[in-house]
Amino acid sequence: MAETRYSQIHKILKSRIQRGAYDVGDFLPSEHELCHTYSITRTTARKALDELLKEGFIEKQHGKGSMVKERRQSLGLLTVKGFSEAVGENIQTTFLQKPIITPWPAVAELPFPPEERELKSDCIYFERLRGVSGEPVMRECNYFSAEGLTKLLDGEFVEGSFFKTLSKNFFIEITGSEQELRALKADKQSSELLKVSEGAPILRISVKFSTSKTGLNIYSYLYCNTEKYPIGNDYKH
Amino acid sequence: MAETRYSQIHKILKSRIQRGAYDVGDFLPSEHELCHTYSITRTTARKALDELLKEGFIEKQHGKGSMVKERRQSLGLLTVKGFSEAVGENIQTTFLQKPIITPWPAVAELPFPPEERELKSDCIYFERLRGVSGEPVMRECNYFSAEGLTKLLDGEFVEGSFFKTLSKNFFIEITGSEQELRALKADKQSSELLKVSEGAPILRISVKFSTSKTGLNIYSYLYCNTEKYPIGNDYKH
DNA sequence: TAGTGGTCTAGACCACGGT
DNA sequence: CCGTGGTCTAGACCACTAG
Repeated sequence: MAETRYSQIHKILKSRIQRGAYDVGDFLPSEHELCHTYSITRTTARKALDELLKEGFIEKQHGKGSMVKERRQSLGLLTVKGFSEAVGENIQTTFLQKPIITPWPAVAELPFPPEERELKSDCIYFERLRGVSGEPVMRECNYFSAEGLTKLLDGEFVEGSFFKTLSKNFFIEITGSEQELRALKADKQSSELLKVSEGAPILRISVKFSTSKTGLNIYSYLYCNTEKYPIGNDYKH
Repeated sequence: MAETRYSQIHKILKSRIQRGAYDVGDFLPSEHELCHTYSITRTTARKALDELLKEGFIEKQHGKGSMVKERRQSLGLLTVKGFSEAVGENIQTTFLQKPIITPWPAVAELPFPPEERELKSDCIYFERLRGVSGEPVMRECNYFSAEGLTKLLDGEFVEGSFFKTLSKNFFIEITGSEQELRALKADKQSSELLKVSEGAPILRISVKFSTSKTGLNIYSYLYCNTEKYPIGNDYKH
């Protein structure tokens, strides 16, 4: 089962982008250039680029070229409105718990049941509080298997982003997500952290992110105060 | 600005599917067949089919052909868990308000501000209550411009589905959606309908569906009791 | 005007599914 | 075995962007 030519080219270009060989805004080699570099035809080159396009690594511009763009972080994901708009402006993220190794919590305490394979390693846990304009709006609890990821315990996150860190330092991409939404009454802990009264309605998003690394899923609870900042999501065909 | 050949073929096939010329499970003409029917090459035929694939009208099977499949109803949309699994089993849908023509409500009462053009016609409104196993779980309020859609006031919905009705009777497809989530305390009306205590946390999903008909968007509020049935959403790369 | 991506032709060979 | 979709070649012309 030979790998197809276009997926070889696709992998080459993708890993270059991930390694930072191109900055955001840079242009990839033109289609014609790819053709003669790799001795392929434009059909094949375009197919490879199409894959990158679908994955959100590039953006094509007629007459100009294929531009590397900011990797979309949320794949059909829900994001706090204002987090995207006000990016880098009024957003604060603070660690309530820096990444630590712990035994896995009971399955009932997790957003989704982990797979057996994941339970063989210990669990890495971290917790963050995200705020807009000084007001806390989201508490985020993350669980995942420590296998091969213990380096995460030391360093800082790339640009403050967990997903960017996975991509740039470990070459792991998010490949999908499964979510579950519930409206809950705030318990004591969440009400204190999100500064709402106990019993106030909050939104809990349970997420299971699947990744390109087999045996690695990220399990997260997101507790959101949606009073001022609702959670938003766009979908275009 | 001539239309591309592949998008012509794409339109032809799409309208045939929508008109019901093929049943779900039927196969479209093979790629080679399309080639000689329309005097095109396989590149062009495949491009047309690729569009149908992206839109979810067909499913390709290596060695067999392109099969017409059940049109996916929710585009990146959130659906009640159990609505998909238990489809046709324990689901009940009842009209609280059959489609009627009304003046547009105040903008503040709508999920998203309508466009000016839409306000020129009256508004069609309908409201449904959806339940699982006899328990109400979701109240759904829908608003949209009546322009060209007054026939909706008479007939039944195709298979009980509003979107299927739009597609089969009006050839209108949903092309995207914008959503906003909030956790709210149930007001009197919703608490009675969803059979929860007043003040209980409920999830409100505000949606704006864009469609293939210019000047038509569907605005909806979904009030969900997530106690037993959370709202779920999968996303695969 | 030169270079880019978008569309399209006219073939070819392969892998898969069913007879 | 034959017909299907998946991949790929080697070209061509067009529309868009920018110097």
